[in-house]
Amino acid sequence: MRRPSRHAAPSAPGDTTVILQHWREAVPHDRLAHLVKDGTRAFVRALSVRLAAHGVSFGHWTFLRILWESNGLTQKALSVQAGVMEPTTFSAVTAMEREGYVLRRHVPGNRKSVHVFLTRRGRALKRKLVPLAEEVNAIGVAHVRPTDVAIARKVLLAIIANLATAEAAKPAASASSPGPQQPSGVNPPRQRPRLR
Amino acid sequence: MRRPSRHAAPSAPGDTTVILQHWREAVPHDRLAHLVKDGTRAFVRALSVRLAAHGVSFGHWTFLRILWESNGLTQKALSVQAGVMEPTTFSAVTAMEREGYVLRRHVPGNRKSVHVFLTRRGRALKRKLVPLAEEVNAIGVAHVRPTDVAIARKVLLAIIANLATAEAAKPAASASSPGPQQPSGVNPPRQRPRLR
DNA sequence: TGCGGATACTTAGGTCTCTAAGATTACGGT
DNA sequence: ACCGTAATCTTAGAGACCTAAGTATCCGCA
Repeated sequence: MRRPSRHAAPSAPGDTTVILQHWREAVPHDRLAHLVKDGTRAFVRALSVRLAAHGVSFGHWTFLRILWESNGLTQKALSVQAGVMEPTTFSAVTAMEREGYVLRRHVPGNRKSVHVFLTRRGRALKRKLVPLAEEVNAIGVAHVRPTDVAIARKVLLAIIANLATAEAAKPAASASSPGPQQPSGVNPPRQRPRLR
Repeated sequence: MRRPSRHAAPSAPGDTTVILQHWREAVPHDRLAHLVKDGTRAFVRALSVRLAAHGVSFGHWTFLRILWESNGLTQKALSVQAGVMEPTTFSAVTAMEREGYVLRRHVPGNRKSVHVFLTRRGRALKRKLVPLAEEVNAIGVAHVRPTDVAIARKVLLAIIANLATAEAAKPAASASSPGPQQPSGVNPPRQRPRLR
């Protein structure tokens, strides 16, 4: 369900190239957020087209990946693992159930929690889909020194931690003292799922 | 139109902390994509709450920021700058027009292109909003060595370039040879807006 | 034992983004 | 001058998130 080839547009004076250029130069401070965002888009897009070839949407991939590791989680646990809110998980699971990838079940002693189990079909996808993700990651970091990737990872982690801590500290403050941002791990960190 | 503070939940056995822990450890290769995605979420979330305090949605911020630099762009040009597709720009501009931040106008010689101009109100937001973005960026990279941030930036750029190039080359291929990924700048790079 | 707060799932509605496809307008070549 | 292709804006519909607000269930404590 994808067929990008349409008008070939002999115009395009170097679309991607030009914009890349723009990034390398006119990108002083700040902007980092946009760069990260575009990185996400690039990853998501690349994986999406590959998953689509197998009839899987990107949204489902996120949950399937978790279930392959820990089948039978509750929806709540799934949400936490995926770093999304319950309603997101709910609709994703509903859709995946409709497509026959998972099954909702209650365990005997508990009528509240809903556990999500992979079907044979859902389990079978792993073998086909995981390589796609690995390919995308490989393409992404091609020709980049592993040391640099490691640093980038560290920086991203720091960003996430810094922002999470700040959010936990002051739900909505303004300027002035940025203050030390060490992940104190003491403040009640809002019950948001956040990252994974 | 935002009010996060609700139940304080004294439970939370270290939500964020635990998950952060998870990231530092069980994150071998791959996963980078998820890390980037979570970084985006952190940034977007942090900025969103701050913008909301001024009645601006995150989606509008993206376009306002561009218009502050180059007022009067066409919707198409805006789309390219923002790195989104035309329909996205269209609805954002429509919404912003409704809120009195911008005005749609035709220039005399051209009845096709629609130019977007800031109103006084739209222009005035700059002074209030830009500091918020700077604050978020500052919080994000707090206690991170500038050298490392620079490297992270470089890596993200490489990822974006790599994936864009790969996408341009083979709209939908599968495994086998990853091949050299130098941004050749020769292939017709699909007419997708892509990054900014 | 029974009640009240916490927990987990749902429902409803909204934002941002995308693809596909329709309607206009611009423009280049014969 | 005209015609067809390309460019631009719009419309329509879908997916992945989110917050707010139910509803149902669990569980600790008096």
